[in-house]
Amino acid sequence: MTARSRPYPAGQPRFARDRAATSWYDRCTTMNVFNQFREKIQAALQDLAGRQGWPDGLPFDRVTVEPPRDPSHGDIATNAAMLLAKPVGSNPRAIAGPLAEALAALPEVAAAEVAGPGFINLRLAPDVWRAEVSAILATSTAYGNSTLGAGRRVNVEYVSANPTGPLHAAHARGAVFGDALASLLEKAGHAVTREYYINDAGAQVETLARSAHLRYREALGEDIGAIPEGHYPGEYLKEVGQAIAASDGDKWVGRPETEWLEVFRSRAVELMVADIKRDLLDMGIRFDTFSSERALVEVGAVQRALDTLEQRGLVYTGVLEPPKGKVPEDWEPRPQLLFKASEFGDDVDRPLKKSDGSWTYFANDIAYHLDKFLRGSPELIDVLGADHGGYVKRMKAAVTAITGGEGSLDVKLCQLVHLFDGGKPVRMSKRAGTFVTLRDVIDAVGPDVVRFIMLTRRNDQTLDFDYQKVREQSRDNPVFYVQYAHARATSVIRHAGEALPGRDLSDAALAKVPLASLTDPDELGLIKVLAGWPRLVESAAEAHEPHRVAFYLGEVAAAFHGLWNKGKEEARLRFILADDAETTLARLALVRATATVIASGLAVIGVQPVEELRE
RNA sequence: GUCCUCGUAGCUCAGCAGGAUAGAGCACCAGAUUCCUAAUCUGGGGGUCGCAGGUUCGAAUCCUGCCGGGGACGCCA
Repeated sequence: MTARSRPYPAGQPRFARDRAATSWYDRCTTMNVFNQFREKIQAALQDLAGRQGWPDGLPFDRVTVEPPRDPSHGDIATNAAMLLAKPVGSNPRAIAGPLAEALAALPEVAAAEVAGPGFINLRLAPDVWRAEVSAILATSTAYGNSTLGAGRRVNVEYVSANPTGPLHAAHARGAVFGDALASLLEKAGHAVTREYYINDAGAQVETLARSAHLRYREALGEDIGAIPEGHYPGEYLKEVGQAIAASDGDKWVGRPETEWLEVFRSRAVELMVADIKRDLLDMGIRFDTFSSERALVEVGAVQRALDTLEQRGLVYTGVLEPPKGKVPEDWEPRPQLLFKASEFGDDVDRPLKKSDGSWTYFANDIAYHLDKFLRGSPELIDVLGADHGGYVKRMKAAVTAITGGEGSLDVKLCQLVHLFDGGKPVRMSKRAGTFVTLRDVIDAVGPDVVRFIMLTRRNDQTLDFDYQKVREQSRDNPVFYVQYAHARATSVIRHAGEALPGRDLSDAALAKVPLASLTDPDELGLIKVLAGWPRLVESAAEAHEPHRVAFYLGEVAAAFHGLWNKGKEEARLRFILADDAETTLARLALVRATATVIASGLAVIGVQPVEELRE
């Protein structure tokens, strides 16, 4: 598990569809098994409505088609009868009966029955499922691609760490989450911009400049002693000091700060950003756009954004109430420039200018979000640390206000990562300079492990990351479990090459193999899990929840390993049967389909599927 | 004090666009195990989905209020 991960290739089909007033289902043109049957059910309902004289305007678009939780209920369940009972003026069972009858007549349907409060459970003909195996092999890792996004542009901003030092372990989560979300949205048919916001305008980068100047003097041989309070102590700044010393010599020694601050700020930021980019690249994360806060301010974007708000009457000068509870010691009532955030759902109005007359971070951020919108993305997503929770309402309010309601913002908050080493917590202190860098983590376990593990929890749950555990080769380690399934599948194909010499075992060939011998419930069960991939892509993309991909891959792996284990007990169920080439080929098609779906899912997460797992 | 977020099995966590008897792994208990790739496998017990209301044919899921953990709360970013 060492190879570089790569982002999912772009190039999904893009459709310009009107999304207004259409349901989730109807925005989606992709024909996975469930969407196909939804159309068939709707057609049957139209037909039934005509024959039974139902009223017009029935909510057929609210009909859902989904796999039942309990597999013994069948393959597909629909709520149509329960949903229509009221508007039709009948009871669910009276509707369900004829509908089930109509559906049972379809060649793809093996059985249809009414159950529970009025569900219709469909059991599909095995050939419907078998055809899905061929479809997977024919589409390869593009299987699961959807047109749900209809080519709509989405801007995903993530990481955006301050350029005042190297990325540390905590940044890994937002980095992986954002990147996987971006890939997921691409797979679901969106046009995605991956963006990093460089906070190079505040007081922090001036501290960085001063700290770099100290290191610069140190590099020229001066004894600077202990790093004074108010400076960054990190060793990483020595390189910056040395670089400037090498290029500029001693020209900035003994000069007033006003002369060198600007130079040191931009040089230091430049070097820090280069560092950050390199770390990210080593995790396979690359951005389309790096936006500079300073540049935005310098071209007057902040002023322009606030002018826009002012024209809409959303800016005024006023005095804020002191915050309840913990009041800052130096609090004093003061008139300041405020944005009417409270008109857009925020609790209070928010300041736009600091006491020294410069813009607040929030003011700059308004301009920045407007900039993202004006560059063509009506849908904005910010991936932030959970400590920014208090910032969400005001930023959403600002986006609504500044875009005149045409832009939308979703903020995904990532909770903390707790590092452990063999069960012992790894203590980190920024002040003492003992924080663990992202580089440390990558060097220790590799990018693929970092990426996968970061998605084994919902983004809003804290996550434990144990150096030892994530490298274990056991069932407990989800990275291993999924990778092993893929490696195992590859191994089967390798063995099959020996058992069936001269046979074409390429995916293209396997896609055309007859599959009628796939009859075991566990074989069909595995196919059903695989056939759920397109549906999962769509729901995970819609919810902006890439962790679902990681959990889904665990299910695929479990179903595959289960089948494998069954072959241990019953030799007839092994993938390779020396005396039965046809069954073997059908099973190899299933094995390759499994590997393909795993690879397709890992591509979203940005993890390279491995061919074998030998150490 | 206000806002955000989480609360599901002993533990760690899933739970899909609201669906039927709420799931997985670990741990625990009972069995199997010279196996196509080795990093075991099969079965079993375990739950007032924090509490109380509401919406709905139907709620772990949506809404409101409490309780508990975490986070945030002008001039940090």
